[in-house]
Amino acid sequence: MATRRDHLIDTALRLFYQQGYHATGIDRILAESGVAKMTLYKHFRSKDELILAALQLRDERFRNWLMAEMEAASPDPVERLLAMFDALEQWFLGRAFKGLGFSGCAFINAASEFADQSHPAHRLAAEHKVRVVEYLEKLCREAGLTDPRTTAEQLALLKEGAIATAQVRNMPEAAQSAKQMARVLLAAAA
Amino acid sequence: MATRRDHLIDTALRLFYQQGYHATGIDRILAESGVAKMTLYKHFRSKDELILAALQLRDERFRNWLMAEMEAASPDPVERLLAMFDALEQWFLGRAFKGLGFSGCAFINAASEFADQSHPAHRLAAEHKVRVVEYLEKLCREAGLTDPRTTAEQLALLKEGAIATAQVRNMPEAAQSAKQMARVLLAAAA
DNA sequence: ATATAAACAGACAGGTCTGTCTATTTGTCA
DNA sequence: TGACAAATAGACAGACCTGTCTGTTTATAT
Repeated sequence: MATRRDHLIDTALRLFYQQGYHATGIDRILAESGVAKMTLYKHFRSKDELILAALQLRDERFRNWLMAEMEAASPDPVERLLAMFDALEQWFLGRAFKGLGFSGCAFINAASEFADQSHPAHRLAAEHKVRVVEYLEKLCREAGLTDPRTTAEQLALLKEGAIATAQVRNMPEAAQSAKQMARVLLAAAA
Repeated sequence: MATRRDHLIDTALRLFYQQGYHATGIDRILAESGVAKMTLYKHFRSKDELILAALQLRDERFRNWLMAEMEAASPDPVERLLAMFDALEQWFLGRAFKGLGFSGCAFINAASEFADQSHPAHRLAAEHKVRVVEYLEKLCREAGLTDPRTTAEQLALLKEGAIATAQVRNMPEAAQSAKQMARVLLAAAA
């Protein structure tokens, strides 16, 4: 086990993701992690700071996972872009993050619970999405597309649509639907 | 003014939408609506029932608004489908629902806060999304598309992606980005 | 072994939450 | 005017919330 602090963030991330940020109480996190309350408040000033730490961990883990999946699929940038949707499908089916299941996107959820655009959690969510689209843009540029920025934004929008559809309607097949659309768009953008 | 009950639901919908379901307390709804607590519990068994009533109202208002916008745009079914994204843009800019602003999709938000698929609020959210896609499918069929079901699902996915992008990243222009993608897909589906 | 830091359990304060109750006022209709 | 229904204010219970505090135990490191 890593440090007490890491264990706390890990448990918090799991519960916040599965149950929501407001719906998850500090006491529950402490009970499930086996950490004392004073230890929490030694490492974090408040519950909000713990939420931010959990989101930062999620950003790191999610992007590392996604990039690894895409890069393992093929050396070709276009194939890598399309592989994103296969990775999403695995995620939707609960096969991506051990012990987490699929409860939508932690960042869409955060932006929804912390609606104010200037709330730190909402800003973290926006930053996460920007980082993902920047990675997609890099691949679009490697693929020699004429407008990598626009195509990356399109693919990112497809990703968000697939996530929301999979979560609300319980439709993991949204990933392949989005992949099919991505194929058409990539063909048109070549 | 309509009945006390309607006024209560209307205020609840506004606060739930702007601040979230868990984050909004009963007392706040009562204070802003000027209704007594016992009146609430005469009409609804619990806060959860009030949430469901608010979501039902939202479903009705949102679909009526969307269909009216699309049908006012043109008599042509394909044009109507494309007009959905112009309507979304107005919504994202806060010009659609008087006094509400834009805080994402009330149903995506609900599905996120009530993650359990069997929770009544989550089910209502899924039903809302299905009703929208059924309307899109009707238009796709009127347009004589070869696979109206698939195209309707694709357009619905674009809609969800635009909503999530507009909310998390504060990017109302996601609507036009999605419209451009819809054009390509509709051309390929003719 | 001993000093120092970290984590522990658990009580506590002060606030908020939902939901219930009583007693009073308002509104409506005949 | 008088009767009946609806809505009112406000107190209350019981649970939960975040965050603080005290005193004790456990690790670590020299």
